[in-house]
Amino acid sequence: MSPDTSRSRLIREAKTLMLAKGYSGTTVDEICRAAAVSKGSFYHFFHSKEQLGLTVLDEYFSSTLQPLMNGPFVEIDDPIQRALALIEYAETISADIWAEGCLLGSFAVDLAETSTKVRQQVSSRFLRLERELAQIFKAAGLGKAGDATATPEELAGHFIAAIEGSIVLARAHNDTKRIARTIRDFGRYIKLLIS
Amino acid sequence: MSPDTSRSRLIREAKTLMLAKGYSGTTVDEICRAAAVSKGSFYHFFHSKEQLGLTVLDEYFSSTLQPLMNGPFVEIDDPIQRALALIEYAETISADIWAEGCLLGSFAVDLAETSTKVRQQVSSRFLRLERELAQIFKAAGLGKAGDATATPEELAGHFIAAIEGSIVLARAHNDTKRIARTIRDFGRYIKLLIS
DNA sequence: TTGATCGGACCGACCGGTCGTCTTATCATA
DNA sequence: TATGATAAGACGACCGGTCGGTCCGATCAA
Repeated sequence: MSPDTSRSRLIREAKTLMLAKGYSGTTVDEICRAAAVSKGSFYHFFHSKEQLGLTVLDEYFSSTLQPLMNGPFVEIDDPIQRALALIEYAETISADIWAEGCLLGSFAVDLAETSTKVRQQVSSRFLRLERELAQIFKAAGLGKAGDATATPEELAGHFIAAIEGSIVLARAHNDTKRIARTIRDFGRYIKLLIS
Repeated sequence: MSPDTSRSRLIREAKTLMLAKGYSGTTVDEICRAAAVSKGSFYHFFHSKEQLGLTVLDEYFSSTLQPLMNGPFVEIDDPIQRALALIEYAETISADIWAEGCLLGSFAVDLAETSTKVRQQVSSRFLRLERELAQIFKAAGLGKAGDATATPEELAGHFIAAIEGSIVLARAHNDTKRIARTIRDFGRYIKLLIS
C-alpha cells in the first residue's frame, strides 16, 4: 500500500509537517530529518520545495479527499437518500480525515498570493469536489425552484465552505468535534430544503 | 484616526503582509522595509515577532471584526428582523472586509500547533463573536425546539464556519464574490428556520 | 559498467534578534 | 531664558543559526 521508499517517506512526512505548521513553516531540512533522508536525496527526487508541495497536494487529494466521494452512499439508488447519506458519511468520517486539518485549505491560505501554480492546483481540486457535490444535490431535486432557492452549485459551495471553515475553527479551539457538528447542521438545512 | 507613527506603521504593514503571505511567510525585515522603519526601531517597540503578531491580531479584531457586530441592524427592535438584517449586513460588507482574507483564520491555520499563546487569542476572539451571534439568533427564537433543531450556538458556529470557509475558497479561486454568495445561502437557511 | 540512489559538506542569502550610538523632545532648575 | 539631565525614538552593522538549493563522490543493483 505505502511502499516506504525514500520518495514516499518524504511525501508522507512533508504532508504531516505541512498540515501541522503550514507550507512556509515547514523546512526542507526538517522534512529530510523526519523522513531519514539526506538533502542530496531530497533534491534528487524533487527539484524544489514547491514541486514537493504540488506532489504532496496531489497525494493528499487522491488519498484523503477523493475517497470521501466514493463512500457507501454511492450505492443508494434514491437520489434524495443518497444526498442525505453523503452528508451523514462526511459527518461520520470528519473527525478522522480532518483531525490534522485540510491541506487544500492550508495551502490556499499560505500560498494563494505567493505561488500561482499552487493556487491553481488547489482551485481546480476544490472545483472538482464542488462539481461532484452539485451533481448529487441536483439529482436530489435541490435548487430547482425560482428566485428564493439556492442553486445546486451554491449549496455545494456552502457545504465545502462550512467544512473548511469548521476545520479552521477546530484548530483554533482545539476541538475536532466542531467539524461534525457543523456538517450535521448543514444536513438540517438540506433536510429542510427537501421537505 | 491612524496616527502614522513608526509603531502604527509597523502594525499596519505587518497586517497587510501577514494577510497576504501568512505569519511564517512574512519576515521582520520585510515589515521594516514596508513601514520604512529600521530593525532597531522594530525591536524598540516589540520584543519579538510573536508579540507583534499578537498586537496585529488585536488591532485586526477591534478594527475589522468588532465593527461587524455594531452594524445598523443593532437598532432594529424586532429580533427576527434584526437577525436577518445582521446576515444581510455581513453579506453586504463581506467583499470589503474580507477581500484580503481573515487574520483570525490565517493565524489559526499557521500557528495553532506552533504558538499556544496565539492559538488561545484566536480562540477567545472567535468565541466572543460566536456568543454574540448566538445571542442574536436566540432572541429571534431560533433553536428553541426539540431534537431535530440546531441550538443557537450551533447556528452561530455554522455561520462563522461558512464565512471562514468561504474566505479560504475565495482565495483559492481568486473570487471574492464567493463570500457574499455563501452568506446569502446561510441566510436562506435561517429564513427557512423562521418560517 | 552504468545509471539510479544516497550522503553530507558546502553555498550565499536571509532569518529573528542584539547592541551601541546618535538624534530629538521634554522639563526641572538656575 | 538658557542649561543640562533624562529618556524615547531611530539607526544599521552585526550575531549565530538556518534557509532553499548545489555539488560531487560513494554505494548498490542490474
